[in-house]
Amino acid sequence: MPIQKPRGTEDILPGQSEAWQYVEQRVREWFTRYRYREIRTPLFEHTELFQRGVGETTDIVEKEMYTFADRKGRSLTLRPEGTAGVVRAFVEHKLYAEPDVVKLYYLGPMFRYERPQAGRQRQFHQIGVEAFGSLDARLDAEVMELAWRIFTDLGVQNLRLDVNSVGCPACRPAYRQALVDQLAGVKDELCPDCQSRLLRNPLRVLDCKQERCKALTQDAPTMLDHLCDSCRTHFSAVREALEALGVPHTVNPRLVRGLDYYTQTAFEFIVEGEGHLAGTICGGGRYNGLVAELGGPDVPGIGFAFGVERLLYVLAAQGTRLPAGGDLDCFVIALGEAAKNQALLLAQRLRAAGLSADIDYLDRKLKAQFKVADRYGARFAVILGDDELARGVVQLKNLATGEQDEVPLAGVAEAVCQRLDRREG
RNA sequence: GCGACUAUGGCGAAGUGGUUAACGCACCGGAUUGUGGCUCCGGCAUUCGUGGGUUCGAGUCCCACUAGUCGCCCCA
Repeated sequence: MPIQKPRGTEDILPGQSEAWQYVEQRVREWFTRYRYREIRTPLFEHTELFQRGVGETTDIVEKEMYTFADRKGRSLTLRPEGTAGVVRAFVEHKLYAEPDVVKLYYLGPMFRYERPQAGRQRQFHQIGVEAFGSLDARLDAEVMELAWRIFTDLGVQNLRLDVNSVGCPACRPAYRQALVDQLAGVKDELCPDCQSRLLRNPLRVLDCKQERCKALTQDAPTMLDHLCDSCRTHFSAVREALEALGVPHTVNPRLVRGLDYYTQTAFEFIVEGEGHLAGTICGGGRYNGLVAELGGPDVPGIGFAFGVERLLYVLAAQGTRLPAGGDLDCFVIALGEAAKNQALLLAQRLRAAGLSADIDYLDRKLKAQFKVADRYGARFAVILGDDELARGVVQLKNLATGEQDEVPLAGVAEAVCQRLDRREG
């Protein structure tokens, strides 16, 4: 048995990689327009960073981290998410030194030790942004608008934006207690999962999909009713700014995010639909205490991250066509030794002129070379046989229209460029 | 981490204990001289995820492992 890829990993093969490149190129363009700049942080960090940054009691830290000891016995962990590393770098390099809002984006692989399923791998890819240094609700709204812009640009259908406020250290504890008190009365009627949630993370009970639990929590208090003044003011300002930006959204008081560091604004982009078509593709929110928690000054932050696999999955399921690549400008068909030598040189010149070109290396017959040209999606076939070689010309055939004419060997690149209405270069 | 199902050539897929493992697609070659399609002909798995067991005999039964899929937990 040959060695196989590790469980939960994926090879992104030609045909698929083009879609990835397309998505990456589009998001980079949008990020740049909003003045986000790329940051590339290590794929592994000290384990402690995630324990402190993501939260000791989160599932990620408790059971999903790829943790290992290096040769000197240091505990390192493959990053399970992007924010902690970015915040660490932000603090370590004192990017807060300038009195500016710092806008950063990242993209790359993340690692979580989980049972693989559709849309869930052990190595997966996230693209995200983090904006540091402002409490302005307009920034919250702009961050969401940016994500909205990207998803609509890429053609995601049936997209919904849910927003909520999860409060802050000033108001959340009291709410949390109120919720626990309320639910204590019906504890025995909740599903087993919710009974354990009640102890670990009571807010999550509100997010249960069980009908019974939904009913029992129907009139449970919501965070929104318990926000302190500053959180309430902030939340309404966020909604106003979203309205002003024309971003459709739904206030979902039951929206809870899994990571500990969120304060105030929390949001999710959800694709509505049946079965696998549905689900959260992007989550984000504000984390005003995280920078300080990780040893930096008291600088607020807000960001989002989305999974590339899930995004591509949704787009594919919705029938959105993304580039699959494989196009070729010219395929040089050569017959005979001398012509094959010349074909190699001709391909070199075509490429130098900015065209993509390939030749046959398998000594195929003329007919077979034509078939190959078709399979490669070549726009032009350049035919070079003994006769052409002797006369210093080639047959240039447009494979889409079938038109064929003779052009001088020296002018092939120019002729192709002209026909493609493309500048030589 | 728990539960269920699945695993045959590059892909899809028959085969449900008995000698040489259907078929379709793709691919390669040919149907007399240098033009892509179609048609026709030919080729293409000493082998059925891996290892072990039962049996006179296993792709077909059993066990383990690995991997995939689905559900749960959680999440991207």
